[in-house]
Amino acid sequence: MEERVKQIKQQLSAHNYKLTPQREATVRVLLENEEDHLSAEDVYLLVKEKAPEIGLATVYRTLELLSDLTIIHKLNFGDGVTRYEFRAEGAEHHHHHLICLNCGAVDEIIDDWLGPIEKRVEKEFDFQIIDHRLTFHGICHRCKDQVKDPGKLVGSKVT
Amino acid sequence: MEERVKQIKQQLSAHNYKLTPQREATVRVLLENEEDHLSAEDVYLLVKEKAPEIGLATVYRTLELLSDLTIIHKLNFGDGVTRYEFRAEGAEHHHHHLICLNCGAVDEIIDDWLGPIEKRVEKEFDFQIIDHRLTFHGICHRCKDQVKDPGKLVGSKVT
DNA sequence: TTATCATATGAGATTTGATATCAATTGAAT
DNA sequence: ATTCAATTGATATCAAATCTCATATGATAA
Ligand SMILES: [Zn+2]
Ligand SMILES: [Zn+2]
Ligand SMILES: [Zn+2]
Ligand SMILES: [Zn+2]
Repeated sequence: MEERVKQIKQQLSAHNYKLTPQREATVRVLLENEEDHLSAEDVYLLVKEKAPEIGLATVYRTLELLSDLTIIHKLNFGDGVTRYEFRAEGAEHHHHHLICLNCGAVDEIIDDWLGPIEKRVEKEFDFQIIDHRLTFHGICHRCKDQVKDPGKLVGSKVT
Repeated sequence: MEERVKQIKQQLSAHNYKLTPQREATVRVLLENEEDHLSAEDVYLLVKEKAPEIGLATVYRTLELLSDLTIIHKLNFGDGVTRYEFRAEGAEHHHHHLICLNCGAVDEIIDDWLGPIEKRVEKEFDFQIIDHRLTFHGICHRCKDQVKDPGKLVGSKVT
């Protein structure tokens, strides 16, 4: 933890940014909830618990800054709010997500399974891939028993 | 064209909805721009050209309705606006998109290349897939010559 | 035709996520 | 201590989307 805060501090100063108390509080919240996919509002509420004087705008600015430096990653699951998570260190691409349409849980596929498909895209479409996004929407293993008609769940969801 | 309007009219009445003039105008705009990925605002402006009296709320309501009936598909490319496109007839899953980070063009991979990966997801994660979203972000073949440092393009983009 | 009634519509208000503005504060470097 | 740019917090603003509600429409029955 202290380790990673220090590392982030270095990444910031390498770009002439300081790790202010507000930024540090925000970073710590992100680290403490690394397994989740928090929205800006989520982060704001959690940061306020330890640093009540912080403003919402500062949280947004900090998230944007960490995003610019590719320390964290902005995600959009189509539910109207941007979410944030740490980038796996050294990971070139983003991992994949499994979103349950019944309970909303977000599980992850850490490995990158798209290698062969990316090769094909670059070749057949002459398209130079920088990043990708792969999300599966469906019923998670925890919900599979209580959902009878999955077809009803798709409807007007944004994908 | 008339063919497809009639077909949609039937799909609507099968669910006790009428193809009102406003809905028909909206459907025709979607059909006439099938190759694009229009936002609600785009649709609104185009519909207004032929039916100036239409209200924005009606366009939103119509798009939502067509979405509910899975006649069209709601898309989210992370740029803050929801986009709409016709669902390929009979297509269970949605096709894939190539989004150019330089010019914003959206190209399509019509075939579904995810079959093997989906099998793996269902097996390894016990996750029942209903739909998926696969988007590649990068440099399209039209832009590849004018972009020198693609790394700079990723930054804080939402994915 | 006229009355009835559920459905659909348009204008505008409201909500919500996110960004911009700007005066005040901080803090590093003289 | 002085300076000066970076940062912050409160608030205004913006845009997308939804909600409200009075009115309009259109099918049906008398
Ligand atoms: Zn679930
Ligand atoms: Zn994730
Ligand atoms: Zn391009
Ligand atoms: Zn498409």
